[in-house]
Amino acid sequence: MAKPKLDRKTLLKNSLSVFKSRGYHGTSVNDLAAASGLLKGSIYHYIESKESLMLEVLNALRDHYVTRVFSKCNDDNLTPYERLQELSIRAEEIFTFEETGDFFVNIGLETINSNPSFTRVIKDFFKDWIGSLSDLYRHVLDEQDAIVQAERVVAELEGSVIMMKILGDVNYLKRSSIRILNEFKELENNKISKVYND
Amino acid sequence: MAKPKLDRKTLLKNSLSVFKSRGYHGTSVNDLAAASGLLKGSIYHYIESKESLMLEVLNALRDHYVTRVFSKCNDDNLTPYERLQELSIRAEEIFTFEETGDFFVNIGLETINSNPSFTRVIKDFFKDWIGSLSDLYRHVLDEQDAIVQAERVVAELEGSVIMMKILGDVNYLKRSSIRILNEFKELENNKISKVYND
DNA sequence: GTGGATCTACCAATCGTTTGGTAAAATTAT
DNA sequence: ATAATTTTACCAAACGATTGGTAGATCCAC
Repeated sequence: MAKPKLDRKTLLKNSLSVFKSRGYHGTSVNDLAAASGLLKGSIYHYIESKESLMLEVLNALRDHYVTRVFSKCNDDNLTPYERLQELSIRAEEIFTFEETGDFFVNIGLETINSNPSFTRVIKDFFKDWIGSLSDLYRHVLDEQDAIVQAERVVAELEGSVIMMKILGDVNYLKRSSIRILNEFKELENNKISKVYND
Repeated sequence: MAKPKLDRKTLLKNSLSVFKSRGYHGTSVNDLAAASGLLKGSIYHYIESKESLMLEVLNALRDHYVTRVFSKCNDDNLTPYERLQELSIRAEEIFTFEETGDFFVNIGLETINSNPSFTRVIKDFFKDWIGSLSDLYRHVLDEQDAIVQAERVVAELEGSVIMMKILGDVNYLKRSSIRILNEFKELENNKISKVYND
């Protein structure tokens, strides 16, 4: 008989999908097991606890973003603007199709007062994101301003995604992306004109 | 004998405080009762269900914002800029001290797939907010742009509050407020110069 | 037949909710 | 004013359902 063994990656993917739509407290171990075609008791063959599973999901997702998305910020084959463009395209996919971009915010807000171990990973995720972005903005701003700008951009994107989700309007994110890209171009031009004036 | 009757307003206030720190699914009826000095069963003397209580809390909070905060947008005793300033001051109090500003987002995200009745109130709250703000921006922008701008401002503020909460950095909101106020001033100046150029 | 994978059956705890009952307060009748 | 009655406010206990988690039996591939 066919034995489609359940590998870790699939387990985490299935679990993410459930956590995403039901939140942490709203998800039962039964739900998690069913998502991987198991009965409740069986999933404990793979995991130690519901909490440790969520932690692993969060860490895997963070790792995915760092290596697959944020790393674009340091791709030397592209100009800074092109990197931001790449990031923007990936972000739109992530937020609108995969819908994992707001996962950190959802879980972060839901468990901030009850589960500090989650909060730690989530904090690090946002620090990664802001760090990568501020590297980019260093090309057009000084260090301090670059950080502030990166923080602002992350806040605006997250805010847009949330409003998009709650109000059901898909245009929020698109408009934010365009604005952020235009702003970067403007900063680039300002810098060039400043150089010429010096 | 003393009889400190529990009035509705106090009940809702106590319940809000619990829901705020534990979320909807994370809050038990026991928690809610205890917050008002009752045992679990006794709270059903006042409420029909946990769900109806949350709904009442959401509606009361929305009403509070509409009448006490958003109404500033139409205060004819103030200039448009002063109204935005008033709003900004109130918003900062609300988000940093009362911490009720992100309540709608928290509950909205947590229950969007499980409780449409909550989502309806939360949607209306944001529509109220955006509506009031776009009235203000109508002074310096045409109708369509005013709405887009209002949506953007709400998204940016919400994003800032969330980042503030997760990263524990209180400067986010302050910087956003300043930026939004400056931007309004700029829009005002642009409009004036445009009038002069016509 | 050995070992991993999965099921069934179960645990104690907690969930939201209902119940039966009680003491005090408010209302009504005298 | 007082007694009888009803209403209010609450408690302790228990409801059935569900929670996260465990243990032993069973299945299946090698």
